[in-house]
Amino acid sequence: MGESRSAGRPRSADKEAAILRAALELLTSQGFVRMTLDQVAAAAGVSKSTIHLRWKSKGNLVTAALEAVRMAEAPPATGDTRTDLVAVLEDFAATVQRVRGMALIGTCLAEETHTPELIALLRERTVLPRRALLGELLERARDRGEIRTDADLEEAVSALLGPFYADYMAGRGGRPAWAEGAVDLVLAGLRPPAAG
Amino acid sequence: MGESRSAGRPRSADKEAAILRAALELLTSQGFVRMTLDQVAAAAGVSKSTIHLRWKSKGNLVTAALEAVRMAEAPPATGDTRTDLVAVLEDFAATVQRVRGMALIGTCLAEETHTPELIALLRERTVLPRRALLGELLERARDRGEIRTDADLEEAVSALLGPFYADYMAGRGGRPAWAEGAVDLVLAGLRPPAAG
Amino acid sequence: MGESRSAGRPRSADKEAAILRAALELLTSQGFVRMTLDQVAAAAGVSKSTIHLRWKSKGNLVTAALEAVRMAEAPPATGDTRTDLVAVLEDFAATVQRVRGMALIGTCLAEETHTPELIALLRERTVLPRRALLGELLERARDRGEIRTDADLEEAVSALLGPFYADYMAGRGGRPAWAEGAVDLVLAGLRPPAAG
Amino acid sequence: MGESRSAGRPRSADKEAAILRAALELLTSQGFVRMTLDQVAAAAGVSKSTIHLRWKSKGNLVTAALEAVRMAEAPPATGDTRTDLVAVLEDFAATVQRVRGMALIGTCLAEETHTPELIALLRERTVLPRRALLGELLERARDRGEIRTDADLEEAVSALLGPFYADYMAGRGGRPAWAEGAVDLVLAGLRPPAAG
DNA sequence: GATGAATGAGATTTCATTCAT
DNA sequence: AATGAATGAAATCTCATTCAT
Repeated sequence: MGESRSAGRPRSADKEAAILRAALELLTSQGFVRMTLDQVAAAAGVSKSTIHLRWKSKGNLVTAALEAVRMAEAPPATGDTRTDLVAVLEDFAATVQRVRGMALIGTCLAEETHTPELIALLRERTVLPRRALLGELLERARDRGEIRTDADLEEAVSALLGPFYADYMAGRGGRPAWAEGAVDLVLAGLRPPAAG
Repeated sequence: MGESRSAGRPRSADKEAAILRAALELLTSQGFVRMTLDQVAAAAGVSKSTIHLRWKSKGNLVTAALEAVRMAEAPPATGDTRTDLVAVLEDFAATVQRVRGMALIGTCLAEETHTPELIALLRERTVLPRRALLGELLERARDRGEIRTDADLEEAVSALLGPFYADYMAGRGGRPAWAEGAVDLVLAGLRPPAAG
Repeated sequence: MGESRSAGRPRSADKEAAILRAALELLTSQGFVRMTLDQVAAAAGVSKSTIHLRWKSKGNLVTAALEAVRMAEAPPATGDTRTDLVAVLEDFAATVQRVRGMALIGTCLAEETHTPELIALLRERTVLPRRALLGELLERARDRGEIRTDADLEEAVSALLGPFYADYMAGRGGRPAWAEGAVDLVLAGLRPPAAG
Repeated sequence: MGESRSAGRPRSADKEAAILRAALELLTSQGFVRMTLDQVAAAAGVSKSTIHLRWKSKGNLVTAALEAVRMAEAPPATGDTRTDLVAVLEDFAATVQRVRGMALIGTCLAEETHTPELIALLRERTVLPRRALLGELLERARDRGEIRTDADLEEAVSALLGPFYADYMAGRGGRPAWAEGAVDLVLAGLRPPAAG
């Protein structure tokens, strides 16, 4: 006795992980409303009740699944501004493509009215960390005098990432060299005035 | 004789318009799957059957509603590149905000697997026309020597529009002066090399 | 003036006939409940309202359609009892097969609770006339001393027609020579006792 | 350990039986298309979903209900051919009357195009077993020399059962002594030629 | 803890019938 | 007379959630 774990059989951590994985996968492929708990249960190899045992509602489950989403490891920095910015942007694009990220983003946007947690989580776990990464690289570049000292770095970050979304909306997603193009434009646009 | 009207009671154009309006409104606020024909019927003040009389399925109705979506009149051009580009971008942002456009875009993205027509229509009716507008302004600027002759104008268009999406994703939607910032960056980044 | 026909455009007799024909056809192929007025209207080349203009309800229409059903012309009698009985039975079987009669009979039986007129009409227009025909032939045979004077002729008629139904129910419909078999059995069974 | 029952709450056998009973009852009284799952659920005292849990569709349910239909125990044989044949026929007629069998048969016939399983099941479960019973009795009679050795026994079975259907179609269903009449006719018709 | 049964609240779609032209 | 529009009342099937074992 004297043990502190709660009584009874402990919940299987494996099942929990399988459920979350299945939920995220289905959230992406089906969207929030189309995704059914039956599908999740079948994909995770558990019963529907097992899901409800851990999360009170479908919304809670999906929120939990999104909480598990995280920006992957940042690509290693080389010290060269252009190279490093391009690397982060390409990693971003590759990730979005790999996990059908635009569908996931779409679902979160579509549900913003009903379940604002979704887009909030996506922001917190993926968007903002990546922006921070880009921001740091730009800050370093500014400190080195590669870009103007009065540049609005947040605005610059949006200028780096934005073309990806705009391309996708135009049906030009996956355009080669988009990252180089974006980085070059931003660096050129923010180049400090030639010293006098 | 000489009758050209078809026989029987004519279809009410009012009802048709009301249905399409209600469908678009609900598509935006609820998303495709959550939106129900009951809601549409109630909002339009018609019976569900009246909807089915005109469109065979929910998908058809939504497609028709999106077909009615159209980029509004372009803002009048002044001839000044910066002013005109900013005007188009601000009109774009205002429209998106007014019709809760990001939710609509989200729905279309989320449904891309099940109903690819949605995002396709959105592209055709709103995204591409606006890109064409921006492209023409940039072309004019290039002809005037305001931007480099070798600039990739499509890429530039994405650079103009992109920050709007990136800001929204970062939770910075509606940032003041975003349009000016985007235009200035692009114009600066594409400025022709100083003649020497 | 002075004319007795009611005022206004007279109803088209062609349309009326086309509707009844289509209704009977669909009643047979779909059954009463599955048959829709839309189908009837389309098949008859008229509008649904034109149907309602003439018959108050679906039941009325179907009843009218069944009223038009009639046993075809009786095959000409040769005077030979066996030959004539067989001819009537084979004509019966051929008719049933031609118009998918068992499906029609099935519908009328199935609807007996809701619309007893259907089976009643079928009886009156097809079953009873044919039975009368067979009855007359048997009567003639009895008068000639070919069958017993105390034979119950109605019972004999059922014995002639019955095997057709029983075969169908057993999945043996269309068995060759069924009519000869039935006639021979009845004639043998009812043969008068050999005179002393 | 050693547990053989499957996990979870066991499916209620009572409910299952009640649903099937209600379905058969309603199939008979309403016909296939008119019968609704709401009616079945209400009559069985379960929710509609409980029905769908067990049978994927209305068609499946009805098929299952018909599969449960079975010819009742055969009446005990006395050894006397006439008595035993009459007993089987009267049991047949009583059963049909008790369960409003002609309506059920009508539904199955009417649905033959859309759901051929129905009439097939009826054949397999009720028609053919009873025919087999009658066939055996006739075979025994033939072996005893009570009927001709060259008699077609299947044809004879149809001659025994057929009058029931023919009577019903003529509106003479339930005619007293129909069974005796049919048996006597068949036995007389098939009597072996007097030995010389 | 885990499972499968059971359910109530819809959602889409169909259809006989009534209205307006 | 004839047509097409409009409708109300279902009917089948789905799904998140709760119960019983």
